[in-house]
Amino acid sequence: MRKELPKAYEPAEIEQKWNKVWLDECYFKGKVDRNKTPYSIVIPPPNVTGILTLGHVLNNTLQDILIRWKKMQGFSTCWFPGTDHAGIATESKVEQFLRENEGCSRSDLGRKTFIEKVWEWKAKYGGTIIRQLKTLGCSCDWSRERFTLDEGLSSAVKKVFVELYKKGYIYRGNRMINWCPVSGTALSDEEVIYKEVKGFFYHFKYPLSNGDGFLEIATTRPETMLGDSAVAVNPEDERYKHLIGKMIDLPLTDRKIPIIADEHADPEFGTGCVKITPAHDPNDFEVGLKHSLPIINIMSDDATMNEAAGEEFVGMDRFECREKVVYMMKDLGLCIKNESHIHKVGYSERGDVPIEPRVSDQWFVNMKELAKPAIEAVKNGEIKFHPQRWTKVYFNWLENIQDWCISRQIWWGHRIPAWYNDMTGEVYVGMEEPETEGPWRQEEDVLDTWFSSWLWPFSIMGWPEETEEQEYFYPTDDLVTGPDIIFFWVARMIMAGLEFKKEIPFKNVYFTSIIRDVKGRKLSKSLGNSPDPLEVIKTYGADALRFSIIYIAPVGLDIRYSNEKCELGRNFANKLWNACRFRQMHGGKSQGFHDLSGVDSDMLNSDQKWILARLNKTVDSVNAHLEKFSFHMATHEIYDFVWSEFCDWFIEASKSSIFGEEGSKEQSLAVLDYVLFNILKLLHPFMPFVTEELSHSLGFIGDDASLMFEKYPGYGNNPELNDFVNDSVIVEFVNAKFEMISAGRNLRASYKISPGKKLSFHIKAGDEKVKTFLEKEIKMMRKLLNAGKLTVGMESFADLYDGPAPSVVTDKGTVFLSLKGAVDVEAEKSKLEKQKKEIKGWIKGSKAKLSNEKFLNNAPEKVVSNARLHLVELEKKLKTVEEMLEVLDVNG
RNA sequence: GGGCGUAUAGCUCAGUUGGUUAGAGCGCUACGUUGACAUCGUAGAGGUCGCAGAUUCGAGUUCUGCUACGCCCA
Repeated sequence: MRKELPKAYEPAEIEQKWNKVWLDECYFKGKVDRNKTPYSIVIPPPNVTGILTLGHVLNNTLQDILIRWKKMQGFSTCWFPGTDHAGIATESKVEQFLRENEGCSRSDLGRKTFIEKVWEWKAKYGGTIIRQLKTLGCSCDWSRERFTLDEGLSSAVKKVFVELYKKGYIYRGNRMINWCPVSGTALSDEEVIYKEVKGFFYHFKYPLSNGDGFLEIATTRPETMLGDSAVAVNPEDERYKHLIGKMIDLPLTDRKIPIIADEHADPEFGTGCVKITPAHDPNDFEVGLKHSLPIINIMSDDATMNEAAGEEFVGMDRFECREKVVYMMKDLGLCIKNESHIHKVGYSERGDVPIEPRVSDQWFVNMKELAKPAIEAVKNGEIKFHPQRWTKVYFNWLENIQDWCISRQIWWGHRIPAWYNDMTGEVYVGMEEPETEGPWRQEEDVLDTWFSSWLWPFSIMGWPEETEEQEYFYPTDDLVTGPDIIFFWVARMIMAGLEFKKEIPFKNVYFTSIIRDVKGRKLSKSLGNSPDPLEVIKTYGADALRFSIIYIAPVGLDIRYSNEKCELGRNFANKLWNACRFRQMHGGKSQGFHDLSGVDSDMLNSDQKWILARLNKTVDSVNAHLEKFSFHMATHEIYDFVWSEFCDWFIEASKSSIFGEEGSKEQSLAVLDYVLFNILKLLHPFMPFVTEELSHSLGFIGDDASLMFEKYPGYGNNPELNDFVNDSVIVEFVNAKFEMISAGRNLRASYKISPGKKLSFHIKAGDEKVKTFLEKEIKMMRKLLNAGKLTVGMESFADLYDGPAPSVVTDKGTVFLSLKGAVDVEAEKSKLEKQKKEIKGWIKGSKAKLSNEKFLNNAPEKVVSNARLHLVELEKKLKTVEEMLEVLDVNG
């Protein structure tokens, strides 16, 4: 026999121990096995600079559950891990590091040296998040870990770029893009975050050149007026029709600009006149193109004003310039008013400053054709979203898709495989530098990180090479990710899969909840409300964190998280631990722990039949929930079964046989072992560490094996259960018995009798069948009621004994507590009166319903007959209560 | 402005295709260390299901409108 388990579960050492074993033994290795069905998942690659957040915990725990569950079901599983190079984020992080530690900037070092520094940095710090995922217990095939800048993945990126260029989908153009002045690069539309900010709506006078007065325009960005090329009015706007074609003297400049007619001017909004700044506003840019207006770029890369803004503004920051413009306009008497105004401003996701719309030369992907099959794949159900409602968001984006700006003015990333010949003006795009006569100059820009991530599901498997893995594991099965990257990543992966592999990349997408703090705020570093999962793991254990976060995750809603909520998981692990500890105290494992072999189904007592039936139900329901990605419900099922049924009732009920007071101890332990082992298997995907430890401690699993290779309960994996769970009445009767025990305890408590005192109970059975059943249960009931005496019969208490006896009426019988001389008659009477009133109320409602012709005619037969039965029950209960009141009157 | 989601116990949430008396965890109250577990046990209190209508024999559940909050897109 093994060493006795400690009293409380201490996860730290145990988790470390099993992690080492699992990794050393390469238990997570995904294998191409033609005899098995494949099941695969690719990890959403975390940023290589990242550290583990609760979002990662949730996301990766869910994937781990799926992988471990499928593995135990007999699939050949593979979870492909890796990280992405996170272009802008990593570059700025390393720049900051260099500034602080080596006192140099990236331009000091030059491109080549800087990139070397980033690789050095990556080698040193880049493995953090992967290590942390291992701590969480993630069963990724770590031998397949990939990085988006790996050689293979880079050649995939190049190949895709070249192919799309040849197809005419990729082009270089001078267009309006979102410029991040902090990172000094273009961004895609998706990287712009709109925030509501308080600002002002400035109303300015723009004087007409002919001296006939002013036009009033309103703007939230006065500084851009220095780049205005026109003022637009709506062609239908009667107020301004006569002014179309006239000129304006643009204040603060020496330019004259025209008044043009364009639908873009909304007569209802502001004054109906709108200034047009084609170089600094996407809408104005469109208007400018339409009317061939000059594009006057008044800002530099870093969003300071340039020469075009005018001498006195050169070098000023855009916000500084705004103040100066307003001040000067006031001075000129051209400022009418400024209203405070709440409006949405686009911010750079990385730089967290307002983006500056800007016209520049960039590379774009025309997404129109790529989007079509991606829409179709979700529409026809080839790919399913969970929850399904996200498909609307998906369709909406794809149906209105814009060109994707993929070039970035940074160094860390896949350098665009395009070369310019400055002599001839030629552009060459290809896998390698052109061999023809140069000089060729490679494009300086790199690609958006997502331009490599969108290939992840197949580049990670070796594409563009042909590999065994791709053939076997592609398409993957499920993708688990956050809805915040539905456009960035999910939609683009679907497009890429269909375009380059001619096959969807995954069959199901499960969108996780977003984690918030207890007050409902988003977790963020700046708010300081972002718990460190590693600290949580240290305090509560990885199992506890995993279990808790899924247990509290509502379906399709945000999670309100706090560290204390992990107590739930920790307590649950401890509960399970102690159930096993109890078991371990009573000898070695039973022969039938695996399949109940050696146990005769006819010999089982009612509680044993009951727990096996309950187990069977739980097993079915857990599997069904997992099929539907209903993780939260699956954890609730297991939790309730283990705690409320197995521990609270079954273990307690089996004590009389285990302590040798009645029945067969061996049989009791065999059933206990069987259920326990099934619990451990059932729970393993959710809490891998404690279940692995316990199944070894109890001897269910050998030293050189792992619980993860056992068959998951359910789906015909437990044929033995069929012989034991065919007694449908037994569950009902055992439930009724437990209800009576609760009723008896309730009586004890309400009369404030200490739990230690032995009492006498009598149960009046509802009918002969119940009586026959209960007579066999007397011993165990006495134990759970701590009763000295317990009798069962068809007679009421007063027919057999003297003295007052308070009672509780349950569905299948009435429980009496004998209280000679100690009962508070008045209290008991008022309690019964209250109950009587309640029952009468229900009877009244029930009768009303049953005398309603329409109900009888319209309701289904079964509902009507149930209602009748229910009325009979109620009347029976009422009669019992009335009888007891009578008895009290006599005795009182 | 368009779309999506949510509103049930003090808090966080369940509640199947409408059908007995709306559930759980946490918290709270009382009692209790009886031979796995105080990270525990036993029992208890606590809800006009956001508001107003409609459909129906019957609505927490379906429909319409409204209010509040959250998210996405423009």
